[in-house]
Amino acid sequence: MRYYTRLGLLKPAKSVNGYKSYSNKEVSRLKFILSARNLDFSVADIKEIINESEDGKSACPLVRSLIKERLEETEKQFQAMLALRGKMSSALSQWEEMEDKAPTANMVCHLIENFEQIKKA
Amino acid sequence: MRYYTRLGLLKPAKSVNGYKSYSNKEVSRLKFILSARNLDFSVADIKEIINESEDGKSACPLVRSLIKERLEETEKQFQAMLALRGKMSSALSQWEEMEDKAPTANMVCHLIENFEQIKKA
DNA sequence: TTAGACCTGTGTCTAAGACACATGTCAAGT
DNA sequence: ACTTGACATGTGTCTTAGACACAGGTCTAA
Repeated sequence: MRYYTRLGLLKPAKSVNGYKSYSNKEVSRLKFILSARNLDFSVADIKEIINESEDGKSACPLVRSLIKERLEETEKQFQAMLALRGKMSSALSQWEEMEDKAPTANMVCHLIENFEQIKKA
Repeated sequence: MRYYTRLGLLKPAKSVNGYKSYSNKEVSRLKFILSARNLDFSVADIKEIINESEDGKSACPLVRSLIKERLEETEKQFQAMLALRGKMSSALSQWEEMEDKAPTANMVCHLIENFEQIKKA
């Protein structure tokens, strides 16, 4: 992707004509980036990881700690989506059985305005 | 929020001094917007719904059809997150037991580069 | 030689706000 | 009356991770 090149994650050497030349290194780096993106590392994370490894250090500890963070975030979002999904499907089924109403000065749509999640006791 | 005002969803009358005056209508409209956002309607959806209701029509059919769409999207994202979560936690536990390795010319971090999701048979 | 197919970097767009900023206005204290 | 500090205003920029477009350069085949 040109995007990664723009960010400086890839630095392809230009051949004489101006076209990019993709060395083995660039190719494997791109693969690395894509693998990392697949695991939900952010581009900033990846930058950090690459920097670490360019200093000759092992990036593994950093990688472990980052995945822990990202996993927690994902878990939170997952729970949020779970709740949202429940709320939405509850709304959908409620609304199927409610009649239409015309809007009023203070109400755009009663379906939404009067929707209350049925609490799970 | 000033954001909604910027988008023209709220049109508060300015009082003489330049401060906004929030009529009942504006207040209830803001509440409507927030309720709709809670149900994962996009701001564009909300705009559409409001337009419909400003024409005097009942927005209910539109609302029902939109929530259906949004719910399907949410379901997809939910499944994606479920898979992602599994992948990430699998990576995490795998990596806990693997040793650090220094980077090489073609490898940034072997944890990521060699990670393969264990397929569920 | 030239047409068409490819490549280049760069600029703008996305969603839903968050944050900052210069300016404007108010109430209270001196 | 004047000033200070606390709020309000609209507007501009920033965020993510790219997608798309565009003007221009370069290659290959006819």
